[in-house]
Amino acid sequence: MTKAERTDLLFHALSDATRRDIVRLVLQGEHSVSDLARRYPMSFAAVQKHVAVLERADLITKHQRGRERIVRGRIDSVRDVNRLLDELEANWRNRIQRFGDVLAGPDEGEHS
Amino acid sequence: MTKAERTDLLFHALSDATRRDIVRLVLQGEHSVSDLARRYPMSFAAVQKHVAVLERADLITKHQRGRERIVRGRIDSVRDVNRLLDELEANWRNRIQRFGDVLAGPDEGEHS
DNA sequence: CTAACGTACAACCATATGGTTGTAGATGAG
DNA sequence: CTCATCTACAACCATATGGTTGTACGTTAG
Repeated sequence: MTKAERTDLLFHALSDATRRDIVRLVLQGEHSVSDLARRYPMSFAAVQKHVAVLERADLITKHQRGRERIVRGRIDSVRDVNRLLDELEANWRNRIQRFGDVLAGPDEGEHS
Repeated sequence: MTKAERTDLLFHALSDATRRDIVRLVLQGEHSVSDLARRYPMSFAAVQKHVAVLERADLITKHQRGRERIVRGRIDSVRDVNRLLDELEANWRNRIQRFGDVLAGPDEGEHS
C-alpha cells in the first residue's frame, strides 16, 4: 500500500462522526464490539462495518478474548494524521518564508 | 451546520490525494482553477469538483480576477483539523492519567 | 467585433458507501 | 449438553462519490 493510499484510508476513516466517537472511546479504554454497538442507534452489523473501516486504517486493533473481540485505539496512527497535516502546513510556512525573504532581501531594482 | 458536520466535511475533503495536493499547492501560493486542472490527469470539470469539495470544507477560498478564479489555501482550517485530532488524543491522555493515578494512588485494600 | 479562454453547471455513468436483514459458526454460562 | 451471546459475513438497497461529456456564459486578447 502506498503512502497516499494509507493516508486516504486514515482521513476517510475519520470522516464519519460515529467512527470518530468509536476512536475516542477505545483510546480511553477497551470495549468489545458489542459494547460499542449498544451505544449507537444502528444495527450491530453497521457498527461492525465501522470498526472494520477503522481497522483497515490502523486506527484500532482487535483481539479475541473469550467470545468477544476487544477493540483498542492506536494512538500512534492518530499522531500519523497529525504529522500528515504538519506536512501540509510546512508548505505554507515555506511560502511565508519566501515572502519574508523578498521583504528582507537586497534592495535590487527598487526605486528604479 | 453542526460541528460534527463540518468535521465530516474537513476529513472527507482531505481523504483524496488529488485534493490534498491541491491544498498543498494553494498553501504555497495562488493558482487559478485552470492552473490546477492542467496538473492532473483528469478533466477540468473533475478538478472543478475537487475544488468545490475543498471550498465547502473551508479549506480554500476562491475569488475572481479577470476571467480566472484564484484559489487560496486557508491555513486556519488545516489547523482546525489538528485541533480536532488533539481532542481525540486528549481522551487517550486522560486514560493514561487515570492509569497513573491508580499506580500512584493510596495503598487502600492492598495486601488485604 | 470576434475568437479564444476560463468557468459554471447539468446530465449521465460506474462504483463506493452506509445502512439493513438474515444465516451460520464459536464460545461461555448453567 | 444446551442455550444464549458475540461475532462474521453475505445479500440487498438507496444514496453519495468521482469521473465523464456537452452546453452556455462572462471576460480578455487581438
